[in-house]
Amino acid sequence: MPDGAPKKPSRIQKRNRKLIFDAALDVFSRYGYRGATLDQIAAEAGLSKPNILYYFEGKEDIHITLLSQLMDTWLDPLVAMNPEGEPADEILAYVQRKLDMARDLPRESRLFAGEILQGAPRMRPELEGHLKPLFDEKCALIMDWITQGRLPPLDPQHLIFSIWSTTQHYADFETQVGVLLGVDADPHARASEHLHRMFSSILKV
Amino acid sequence: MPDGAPKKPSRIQKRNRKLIFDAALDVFSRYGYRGATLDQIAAEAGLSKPNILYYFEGKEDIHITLLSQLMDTWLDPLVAMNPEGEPADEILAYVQRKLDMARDLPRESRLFAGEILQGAPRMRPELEGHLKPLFDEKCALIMDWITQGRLPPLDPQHLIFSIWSTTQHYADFETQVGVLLGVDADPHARASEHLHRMFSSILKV
DNA sequence: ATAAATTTTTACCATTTGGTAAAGGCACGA
DNA sequence: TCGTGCCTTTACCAAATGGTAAAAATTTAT
Repeated sequence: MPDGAPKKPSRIQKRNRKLIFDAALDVFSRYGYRGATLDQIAAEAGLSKPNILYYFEGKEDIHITLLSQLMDTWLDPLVAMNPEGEPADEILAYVQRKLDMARDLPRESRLFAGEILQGAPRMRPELEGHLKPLFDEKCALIMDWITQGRLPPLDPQHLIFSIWSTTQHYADFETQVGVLLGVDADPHARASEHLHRMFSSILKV
Repeated sequence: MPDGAPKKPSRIQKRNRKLIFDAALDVFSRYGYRGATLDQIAAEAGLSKPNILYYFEGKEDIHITLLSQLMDTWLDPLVAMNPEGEPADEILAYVQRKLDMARDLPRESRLFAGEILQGAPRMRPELEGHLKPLFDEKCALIMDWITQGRLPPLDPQHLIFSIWSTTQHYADFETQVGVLLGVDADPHARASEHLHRMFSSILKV
């Protein structure tokens, strides 16, 4: 049998790896890489610690694998920005998708935020390899739209940064938003309105 | 002598507490609360670990005290928003001050970001007590300006969130910005331009 | 100068934590 | 049903880490 043969995972393996991923997402996003413990992850997953280590090589392996797995999902909304569509509509739709994502996947958002905040010690290759090419591609697309006169002159790179930061803010800084608006209030609708208004206004000539 | 008498600190105490704060800011902002160790802080400060614990009750004490100390500096730019000024100018000047702050005090920005990201387990009282009243006051001010017809109708709360998120992004996600723009490139000038254009456009009727 | 107070060091300790060895339990194909 | 390989548990361990006791050194006030 060839060396790199991955051997299809058994049903138990699939189930347990999923349990571990779920638990790890929970714990890592709440306490950060260093703040999370294997015991916590094991407890959350309903498995013993040595059993966790039967499925992964160690704490770092779980973290890196988790980040890689989620990367695609995370970038989906940007991938979906359609070169064939109407520029302003495409960008506004992207804003909305990102905002929805912050609401629906706050743990993922905080997981990435924590990793970047500390200098991406485990995710930098992923950033270079996956994020950067996509970013460059979409910046070029926006630049094209500008050149064609279909968007006002603006800075594609910093526009994207603004979209990321404003939308992810609602996940990453949820605690602060909660304190300032009241924990009960669901900010999503008003945030959506505000961001739509704001990004509409720079996208119009 | 009365119980709470604070006894003016000696010159050695002042020097060493400052050394410790500087070191702690460095280490906490880089590795997060849990990821930072007293040994690291001690090494960075050039003191021994037990000596650190002579000046502070423990790790948590350093962290909390540090956060409280920096809170005022952190809120200064918002405090400086002047009710007597021209609304749009005041808000745009606030954006600029926040952006400058992200450039000049990135460690402070990341320190706060890390704390909020993990649910503000040690800073919540500070948020309720200091941030919230100021936030409410400035939201009311912006609301007044809108009522007076000096600003277009917009959501003061989410406007402020957008200002915070877009500016702090350059400190908190510096690593990502570095990967995407190139580590050499100083994004400050273009960020300033972009944000000025963006916030100008929603502040005009 | 000298006693009192403050500051610093040395030598520890208990707990937590990531990780391992190896035996035991279990499922599944022959 | 029996044995082979996959899965799980038990019992550990070494290093890291927050913290302490108490002696030694240094500064300060008289």
